[in-house]
Amino acid sequence: MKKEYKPGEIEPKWQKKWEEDGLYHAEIDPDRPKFYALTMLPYPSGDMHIGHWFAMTPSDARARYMRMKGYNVMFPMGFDAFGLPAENAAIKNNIHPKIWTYANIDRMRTQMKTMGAMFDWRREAISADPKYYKWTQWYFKKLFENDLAYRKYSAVDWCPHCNTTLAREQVWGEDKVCERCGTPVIKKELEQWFFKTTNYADELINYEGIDWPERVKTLQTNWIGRSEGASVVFKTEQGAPIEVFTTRPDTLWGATFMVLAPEHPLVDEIITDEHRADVEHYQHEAEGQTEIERGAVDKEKTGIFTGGYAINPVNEEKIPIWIADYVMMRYGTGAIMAVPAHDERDFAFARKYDLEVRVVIKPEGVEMDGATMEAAWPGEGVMVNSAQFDGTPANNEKGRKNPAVSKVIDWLEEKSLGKEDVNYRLRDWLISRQRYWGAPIPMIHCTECGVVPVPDDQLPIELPEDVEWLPTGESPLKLHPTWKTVACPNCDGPAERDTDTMDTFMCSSWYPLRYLSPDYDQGPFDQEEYDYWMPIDTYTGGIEHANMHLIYVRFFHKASRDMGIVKGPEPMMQLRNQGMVLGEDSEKMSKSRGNVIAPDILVDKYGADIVRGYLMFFARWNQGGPWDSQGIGGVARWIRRVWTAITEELPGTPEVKDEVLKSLRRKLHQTLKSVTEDYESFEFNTIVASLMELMNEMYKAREAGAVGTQDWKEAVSIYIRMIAPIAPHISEELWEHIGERYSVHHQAWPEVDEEAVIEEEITLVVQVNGKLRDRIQVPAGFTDEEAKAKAMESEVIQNFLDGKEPKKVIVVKGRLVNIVL
RNA sequence: GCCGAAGUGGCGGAACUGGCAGACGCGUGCGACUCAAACUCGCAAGCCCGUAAGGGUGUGAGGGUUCGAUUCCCUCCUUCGGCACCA
Repeated sequence: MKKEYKPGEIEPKWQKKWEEDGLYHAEIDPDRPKFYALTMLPYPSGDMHIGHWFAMTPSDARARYMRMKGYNVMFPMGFDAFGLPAENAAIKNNIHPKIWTYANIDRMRTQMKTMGAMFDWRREAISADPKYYKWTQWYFKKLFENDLAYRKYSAVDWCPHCNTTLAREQVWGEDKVCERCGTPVIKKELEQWFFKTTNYADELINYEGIDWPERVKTLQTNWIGRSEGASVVFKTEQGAPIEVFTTRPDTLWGATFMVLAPEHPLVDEIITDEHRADVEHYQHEAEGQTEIERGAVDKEKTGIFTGGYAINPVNEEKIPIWIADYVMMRYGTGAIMAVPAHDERDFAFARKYDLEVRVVIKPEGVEMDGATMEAAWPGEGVMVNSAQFDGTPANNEKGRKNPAVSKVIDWLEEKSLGKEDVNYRLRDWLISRQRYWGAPIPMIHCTECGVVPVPDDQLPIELPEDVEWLPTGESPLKLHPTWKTVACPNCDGPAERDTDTMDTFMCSSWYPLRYLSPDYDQGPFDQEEYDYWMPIDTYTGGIEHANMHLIYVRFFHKASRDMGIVKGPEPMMQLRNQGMVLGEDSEKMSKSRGNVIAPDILVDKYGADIVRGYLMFFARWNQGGPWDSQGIGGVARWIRRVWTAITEELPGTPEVKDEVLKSLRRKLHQTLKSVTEDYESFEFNTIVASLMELMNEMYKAREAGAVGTQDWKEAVSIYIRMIAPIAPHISEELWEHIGERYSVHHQAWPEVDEEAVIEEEITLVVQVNGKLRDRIQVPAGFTDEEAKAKAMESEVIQNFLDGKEPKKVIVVKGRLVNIVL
């Protein structure tokens, strides 16, 4: 009797049953260890993409594995539903962002259900839902009340295409382009809301206790960019202080001029009348440049003398003050001491404008003259021309690890000329967005009282639905006739709402907490759920978020901890990144290239189990790679073979031999062992490979008459359980077929029989001078002496020996004998 | 320029802690089944020489350590990712 494998029938059947039975509901159970498995929530762009499947199905398989290992697993799913594409669709197709977004969510949820993942849909959270963003707004207020949110007027990054400001993290690359649309950003002077991420800079570069990929930690550390050094206060001739930050206080005696950023507030004070016109002209030019022009590294340095002088505090020397666009207002204090002998940039500048170059660090055995040297010397040496510090060695270490730096800092502090200091590349997080489809910032601007938070009982501040978009791109919230007009909660006078919305990264910074209790209305989450489920045990997602979401989410957790809302140092204990699925042409999939692979079509053709299996098999998960539509046939063949081996009877097989059963059982437990290890280490491609290998063995055993034996039954039972996380539907069907009780997904992960794993006979490799010459079958437990003797006996080896006596014989237990002549 | 990751058959990739390189799969070739094709099944295969037995060679390149290196060390090349006048 032949029963065909019909994924199109069994998959919907089991999905329906699982849903009816609430098989994947995650409930608090104090008697079982919990496991919070999380994968990054998608943006509801319209259709499920093969990339979503690649991210989600291995994560699902791992969550299922953890469940079989005895953990009470929660694996929730939701939607990061605010954001620009909805608004762009609104403008283009005249459809409201809310309607567009929710239609997409419905569609994607349906598509996702065909995946057969163990998502607990009762915990679904949608960030654009007022019952969700009420708490996003509540968090904003909390940060404001705790002095972690502030409003500042400054030059910010503006995307002219998206018509909104961006956070520093959302401006990418050398060309300074918008992360979303690739348009070069421009600078705009605006008053905007910021979160004080820089307060946590030091904590954010500490990854103690969390198992995150080195790659992500490096990216974050570089992004945060901590530099150790000193701040030193110079004075103008008139006595006004100019603070500078330097990583090389040991070169203070070599400072021959100062440079201020063109927009430095002190410039106006120090220019002499004689230079005023020129300086102002220069300032004006620098201002007119885009960030890209000004930031170009290979650009020739330009600057202009202000006419003013500063006094170097270490030696009371009078040095000229210049302004130059190579000094940036946004880093440090916007002013530097220039040490041309030991800094490349200062050197280039000094040579161009004929300024003094004075050597203060002399490398060993090299004569160096400031007037003639051809390049700056940033390396190690001994301090010279530096008064009492002459002779102090300076090495290549940073900060206090450099004895010269350390000694000078101590002295500066003693003399109150400066202090040890640290600077970061990280900027505070700009969260205001001049867009409609986001969570409104819950603040009111009152002419009398200033900025006033919206009282809690008035949250959420809902988005008005009757809005219109103008071609100017201005936010509909600003243009709405009544929405922004309110009474001040403080004085009841006329006031206006903040018409900006929050960066959607704000919504996704706390979403794991909303899954705990998506309908809870007494707070962002139910404390009882929090205490049981948090922290997140495994988080998976793409590496592209290393410097955005993954920094924000850690900042958010640490700030929330300090505000008494959450506990513990980190929100996510383990992080793993998947790679990207590329098109068959090895290019990034995109509609315009026409290389997009649609999961729906694959599911129709092969069924979800095969698609899942192939996604786990076709590439290393953490690397991804180009799609190969031929390759899926191999996985399809494997799954159908599994089906056939278990459901089909094989008439007329010989009587089975003991060795067949024994080696079947050995292979079974060896496979179980390696599959278990690979689930632990996220090596999904080798899980499938070793399961294929075992199936090949099982086929042979089947033909050798193994079916019906106890060993065969054990193999089938364990096999079904091993594929359950990868192929949840076929495994459920086969589990039922062999007469076991529903559900395979309630079964415990099988135990490895270590005895069965051991090989009885091993292949001894015999080498002569490190080259493979022979292989001998020997019983396991062979002693080294016996192995050596046996190897020497071999005819092949005797030929190679040619009567000579070996110099040395190396025996590696149970593996090889190497005869050295 | 700085920081990081990676280079293994025609392709995706495997190889535990220094011990049989190329598991598993795709593709390819040959064969079985079939009137035929598809499906399915079996066999072969890194490259070079050889009808074969066999030999040589081989994990980006060069060198080193070692009885033995894809694995450890040094130098270099290539590709990808991040940062970039960061003081």
